[in-house]
Amino acid sequence: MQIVSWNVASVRARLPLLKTFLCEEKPDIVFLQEIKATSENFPFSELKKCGYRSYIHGQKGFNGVAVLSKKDLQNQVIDMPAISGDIQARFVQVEDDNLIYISVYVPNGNPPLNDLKDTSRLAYKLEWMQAFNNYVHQLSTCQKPIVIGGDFNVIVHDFDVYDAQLFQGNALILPSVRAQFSQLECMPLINTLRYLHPTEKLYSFWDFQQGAAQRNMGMLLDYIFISSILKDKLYKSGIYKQYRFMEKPSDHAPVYCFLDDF
DNA sequence: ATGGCTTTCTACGAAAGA
Repeated sequence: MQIVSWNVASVRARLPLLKTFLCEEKPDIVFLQEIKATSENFPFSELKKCGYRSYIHGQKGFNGVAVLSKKDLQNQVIDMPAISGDIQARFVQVEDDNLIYISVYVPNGNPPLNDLKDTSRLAYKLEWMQAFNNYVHQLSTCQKPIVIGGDFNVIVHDFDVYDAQLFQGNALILPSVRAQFSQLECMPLINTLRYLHPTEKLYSFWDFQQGAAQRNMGMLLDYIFISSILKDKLYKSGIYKQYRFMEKPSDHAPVYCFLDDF
C-alpha cells in the first residue's frame, strides 16, 4: 500500500493538482495539511469522484487537516487531548482494521520571541508538540500500529535546509524544537524517509518567493512515521518533487512511503 | 529576510505561512 503526506496550502485552490496527483499516483492513504476549509466548503464530492473518502478536521481560513482513503475508515477522532484553549485544527485520526492513521500540522512557531501584543508562537509550538508526543506515546501502548503523516515544521539536520546559517534562531531549527521532534523516534516510531535515506539531501518545501524552487532553495519539513513493528514492511519512500513544479503548485511537495500489504 | 508569493476572509488591505 502507498501512503502520502502533503501540505496542500488550501485544498480548494489545489483541487485540480490534487486530482491529477490522485489519478497519477493512486495512493491508498493521503494525509493533507493546511486544507483551509471547513466541512461546508471541503470538496468531498469531487474527491469521491476520484475514488476517495475524506475525513477532515476543518477550520475556516487557516490550518485544517484531513485523511483521504480509498477504503472506508472508522472511529474518527477530531482532536487529541489538546493544550487548554487550543482552537486550531491541526490533528485528525481515523482507523481501519489494521492501522491507526493520524494527520498532523505542527505549528510554525515564528516569530520565536514574545512581543507585547502576541503571546509567543514558539511557546505554543513547543506546548503543542509536547501534547502531541504525550498523546502518541499513550496511543503506542495499544495493540494497533500507527501511521502518522504531517508537516512537522522542523529542520531536523542542518543539511535539511539550503542554508542553515540563515535560519539560526528560527523556530524551525531551534534545539528545543528539534528535541521535541526527536522524541517521536524514541517511542519508537520509524521515520520512513530517513530510515531508507539516512543522509540524502531531500527537500519537501520550497518558498513561493524569489524562485526558490527553481534555485533549489528548499527545506525538509514533511514526514511519514510508522510504528516500529511495521518496519520490515517498509520497502520504499521518497518525495514527489515534480508536483512542486506543475501548474498552480503548493509550496510543499507530497512525501510518500510504500508498505507491503497486510 | 522586516515574507519581492499565494491564499483567505463577512474582503478591496491585512494576516498568515516558513
